[in-house]
Amino acid sequence: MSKSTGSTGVRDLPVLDLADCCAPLRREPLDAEASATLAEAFKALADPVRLQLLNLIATAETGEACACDLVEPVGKSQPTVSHHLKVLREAGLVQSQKRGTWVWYSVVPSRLEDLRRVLSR
Amino acid sequence: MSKSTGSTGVRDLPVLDLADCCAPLRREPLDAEASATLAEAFKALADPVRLQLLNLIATAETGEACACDLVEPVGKSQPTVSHHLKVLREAGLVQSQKRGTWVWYSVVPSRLEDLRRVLSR
DNA sequence: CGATTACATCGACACACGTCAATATCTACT
DNA sequence: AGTAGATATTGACGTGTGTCGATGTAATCG
Repeated sequence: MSKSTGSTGVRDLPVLDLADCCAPLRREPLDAEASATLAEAFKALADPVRLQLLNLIATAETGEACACDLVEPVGKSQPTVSHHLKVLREAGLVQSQKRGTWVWYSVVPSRLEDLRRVLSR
Repeated sequence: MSKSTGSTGVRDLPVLDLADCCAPLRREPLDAEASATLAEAFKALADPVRLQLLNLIATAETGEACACDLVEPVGKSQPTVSHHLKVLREAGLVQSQKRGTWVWYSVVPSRLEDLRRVLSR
């Protein structure tokens, strides 16, 4: 089961791959399987609403953002925002933690670094 | 006209944006328009075949690859490969140059750097 | 000129994806 | 318990996208 809810209550990433697929694109050959895995990660970034959400979460002063504060800024319905947050979470780009009534989202920096490394020389 | 064919015969990028939208995601706020532009760029990377093509072109010893050598490795039909190369080109990630019978593709490093910077801290 | 090869474009199809209204689930509070 | 608020899930709908066969276009060669 990927979305573990441990003692901390943090729902985290499926942890599919880390440095597995992620050699720099311009360095080493990329087989079909690795390219599929990588494409999944970039798909999560390939939507304007998700980029806005990621931006809102990442620029939050405390490092995390309440889901309740993410609906209005992006101008989409609550289910749509919830859907996009799920995509970001399953891509390992963000983490979510339920505290009481609210769910707090924070970015997973290592994941962004992985993708950054893929694009490096 | 975006795809200029100048004296060099190089078909290059639509040049939509460069450092326009591209402040680090975790630094500055991202408006709707910028997020749409950025999403377009990531969409080009969000496909396994395109990642393989980009990889094949980038890892070519001379820095450029003939389209004729890209069909067999990815295991797709010639029209499909041609389509994906077009997407990469219109995203500004690769350049193409027709020399005689063949078309040669090369990566546009600055474009990858732009995306890399967006993901930086 | 006619034939051949390389690449792009077109048309069609199946499937994936973004979106929302309605509903379910869970928590807090009275 | 009952109500209210926050979030997730479901179901449906329209649009976008990857794929291929067929065809078009351009360049080379005999």
